[in-house]
Amino acid sequence: MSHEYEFPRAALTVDCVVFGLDDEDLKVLLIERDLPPFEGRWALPGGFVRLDETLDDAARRELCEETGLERVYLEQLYTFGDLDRDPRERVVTVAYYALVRLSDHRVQAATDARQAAWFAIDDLPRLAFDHERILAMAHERLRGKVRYQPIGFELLPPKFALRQLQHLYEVILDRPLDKRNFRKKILAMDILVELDEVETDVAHRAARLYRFDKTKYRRLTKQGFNFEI
Amino acid sequence: MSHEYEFPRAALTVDCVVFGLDDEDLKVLLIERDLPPFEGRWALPGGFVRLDETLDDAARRELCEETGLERVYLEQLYTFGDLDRDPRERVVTVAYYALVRLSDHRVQAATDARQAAWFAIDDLPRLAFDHERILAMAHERLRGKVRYQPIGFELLPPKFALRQLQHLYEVILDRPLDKRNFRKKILAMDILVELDEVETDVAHRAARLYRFDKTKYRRLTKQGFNFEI
DNA sequence: ATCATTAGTGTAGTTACAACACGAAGGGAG
DNA sequence: CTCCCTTCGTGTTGTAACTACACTAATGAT
Repeated sequence: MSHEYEFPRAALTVDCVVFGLDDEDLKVLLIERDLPPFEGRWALPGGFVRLDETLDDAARRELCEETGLERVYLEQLYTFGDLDRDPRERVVTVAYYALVRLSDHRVQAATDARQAAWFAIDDLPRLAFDHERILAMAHERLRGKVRYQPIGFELLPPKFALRQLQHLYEVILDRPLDKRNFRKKILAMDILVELDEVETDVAHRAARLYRFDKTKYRRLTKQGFNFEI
Repeated sequence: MSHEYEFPRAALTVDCVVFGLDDEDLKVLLIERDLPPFEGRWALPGGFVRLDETLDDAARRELCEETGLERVYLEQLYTFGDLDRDPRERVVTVAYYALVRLSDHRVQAATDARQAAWFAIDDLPRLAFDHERILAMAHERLRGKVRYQPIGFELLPPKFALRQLQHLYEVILDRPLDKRNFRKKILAMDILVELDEVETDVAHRAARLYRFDKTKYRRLTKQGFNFEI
């Protein structure tokens, strides 16, 4: 079945920059393309938007199809519409970025992808299309956003030690933070709940675990509270 | 001539939220639609993206065609792709916001528009499509952005008094600012040049005029300087 | 028992911020 | 010319927030 229009139309796609965090680095999820163009190259997961789904839905669907990830934090980033982004024809892509807990999710390649894999953000392969530009913008946005909104929790397990949280900020902001000042500040925000649990399986003194309290956070947000780190 | 595709495609448009500032209010430029759907309703200027122009180019072209505005500050806002935005068919729109000096630009209606007019931001008519939502997001973005980036100068004439600048911040942030503190802060940023001129045609003591120094601003930006108000 | 590693805590100096009032300049009205 | 009205332009002080910084306690590994 074919579809006719009076004027030519651009193809519309979504692409996702998926960030994850492990004990060392900030990582990004890429897929190896199994189809031309750029067959064999690494690229951001993504694909065509269908007419019966919103842009957000399309992003979630493609992410699930190509990497198996579901229920992640997802936010629109920017729309890229340069004329020569895709060698085949005019393609406009709505880019998203996602934050996932690496521990939670097992990643698997699927549709249109030979494999999916995590790459450290400062050790990336060459990417297909203009995906390097998209990824750079996503990284910048994450750095900017994490400073005044506590979205970083999306990258941590539900229960975490303050050291892990500090490490997250240090990795994303790419600068060291003072332990005592960091603790003071983050605890003063009153968005963490101290749990009656400590870390296990660590070869040293175990740290107290905390969880992020979304309810408190939302209440404070409404009061115009400032979460700057 | 008609165009055929294997899969159905959404139509792609751009819409612009144009902000202007006069002596009282923050204003928005709207056009009265001359065609269905929503004929006779006020709407954001915008239209279809052609295949031989980037999204930014499309936004500038539509803005010029429908309102006569050229060479304005323009920045992508967000892309809206809900299923029922347009009663005719699936239309995805890339929204932009623009800042213009009201004094500089004479506005005139043109293509597809009966007329173009400025509306105070808190005295708006009902709008076509989901344009109220787009406008609300643009307003929020402007408020957020003006606090840490000196984009507000785009709304002022090239030479301005500090009172005008303060008034701009007060209107956008919707709260009064202390005159002395404001002056101290903005002058300490070292992005303004004091001119050897004063206001004319005012019925009271004339204020010293300043201009924004883009070069200084860019130099400081590279040094990671903070422009928070 | 000792060692290695990380947890957890307080203070003092410095800087940034908010609050606040008045004399001087200049145009307009009489 | 004088008076009046409006806006310009300027400093200080108390308070809150930020930075820099070092040691003891806990725990697992050897």
